[in-house]
Amino acid sequence: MSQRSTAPVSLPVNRLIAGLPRAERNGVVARCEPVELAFGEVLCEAGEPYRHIYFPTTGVISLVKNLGDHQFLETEQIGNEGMLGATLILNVISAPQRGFVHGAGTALRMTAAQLQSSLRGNSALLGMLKRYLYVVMLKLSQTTGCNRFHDVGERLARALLIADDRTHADHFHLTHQFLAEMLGVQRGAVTIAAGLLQQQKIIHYTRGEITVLDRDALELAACECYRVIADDYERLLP
Amino acid sequence: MSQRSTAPVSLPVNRLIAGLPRAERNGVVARCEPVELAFGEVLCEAGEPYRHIYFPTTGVISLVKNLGDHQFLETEQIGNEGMLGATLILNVISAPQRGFVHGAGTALRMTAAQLQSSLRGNSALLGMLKRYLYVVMLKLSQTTGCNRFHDVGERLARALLIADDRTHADHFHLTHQFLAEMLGVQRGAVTIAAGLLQQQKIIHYTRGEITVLDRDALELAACECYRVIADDYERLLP
DNA sequence: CTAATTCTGTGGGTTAACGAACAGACAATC
DNA sequence: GATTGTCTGTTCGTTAACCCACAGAATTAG
Repeated sequence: MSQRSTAPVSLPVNRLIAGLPRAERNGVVARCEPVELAFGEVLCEAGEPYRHIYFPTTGVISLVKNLGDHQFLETEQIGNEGMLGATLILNVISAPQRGFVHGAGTALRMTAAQLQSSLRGNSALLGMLKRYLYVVMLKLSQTTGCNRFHDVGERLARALLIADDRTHADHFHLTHQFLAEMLGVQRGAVTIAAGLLQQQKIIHYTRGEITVLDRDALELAACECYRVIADDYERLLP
Repeated sequence: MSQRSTAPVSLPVNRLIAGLPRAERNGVVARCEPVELAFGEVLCEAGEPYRHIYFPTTGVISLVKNLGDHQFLETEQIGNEGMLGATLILNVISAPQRGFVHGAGTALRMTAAQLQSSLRGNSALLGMLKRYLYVVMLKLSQTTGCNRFHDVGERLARALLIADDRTHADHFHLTHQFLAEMLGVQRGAVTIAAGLLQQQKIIHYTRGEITVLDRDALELAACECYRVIADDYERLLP
């Protein structure tokens, strides 16, 4: 069984920032503005310049790719382990995808210009963002294969694990409909897959309120992609 | 109808290098060593440091992701529009995936250390590689959705267009088996999809020798992902 | 020339997921 | 308390692709 639910609750900090040396960390935090993220709020639009970049502390941001014909697919989920706007270090000012708040909470934010000035003379921050961007790339290519080869059940379990990680709680709000859109499958398929997980007492849910009962079993039900990506992250951003 | 087959053959140069200002370009080329790429040669292995980085001129390199259980999936194809090893600008010395030669030809190569020294004082090169890396990320997230939503026929057509671009010839060698592995589908599915394209006189093939007869029709048969990615490239790396 | 190998065509049975619809259960609102 | 909206369970026909297997054709090797 996982220890997480009994361990002390981690402080609402962003791990990328927390990993910086104290002096540089203070410099970054000083430039940031704490904000509330409201569910559904759109933080960036595909192809448009970032208004702000965000370091979530308790909120969760979803990046979704528009594939025409009203089809959307979540390509990335950003919690306190990451940031929105890392591609700015590639000198590209526009966002690659739409990003919206999918779990309400808090974040630190700054403008693109403030990030640029934070990066000057802060090589630790730049190094951190470079490694983070590399992890994002690894994640994208893993997901490419995951979407191709793994079935709805495995991918649902993986999505729930990620949600669990991001929200730092074994309980969160996600309807079948919402999960279906994240995974790019139809709602009925999620109902069936989630029903199986519930039968096995791995999760419990009613009307969007999902509780993870047995995290280890959930990891077994998920495809290996979850572990691969989690390991990549730990390896490159310890 | 496409003009490409009647237009003058483009010189065997790498477009990333060709896009640099003359002085910086000469500096980069001076550090490079021209090499032949032999079919099947493995140029980098997932997780291991790059021995060299490559700027293909006429050769084509394939990046494949291992998804366990002997399942592989091509995540990227690199021709003279790109390079192998761009992630080095993120200070990560190991390659994210296996890379092997999939179309024999020529390339310019240098060691990782030589690239680092080329980058010092060559801001045009760094800027170019940053934009290239951004395009690669866009491509990965597009492919994520493509693998999820588009059928074998569309994805086959897209793969053929890419092969056509990369080889700069309307004729190249790819067996059904090989295409199946690239697309992550079974061989029979490729035979059926390719047979349809041949019936429509869009392509012609015998025993792996594929000729594109009607490139415009091939674009119509492909999913929009081909065009989206081609446009991203042109927009960011003109 | 013969044998072996590679490439392609094709078959049939199986499965996961689609698309679309409907009904019941619960929640919110007034 | 009645109405409306949301969430979930379930159905049924359809489809794309799977898995596996075999056969013919073309090419290469002995």
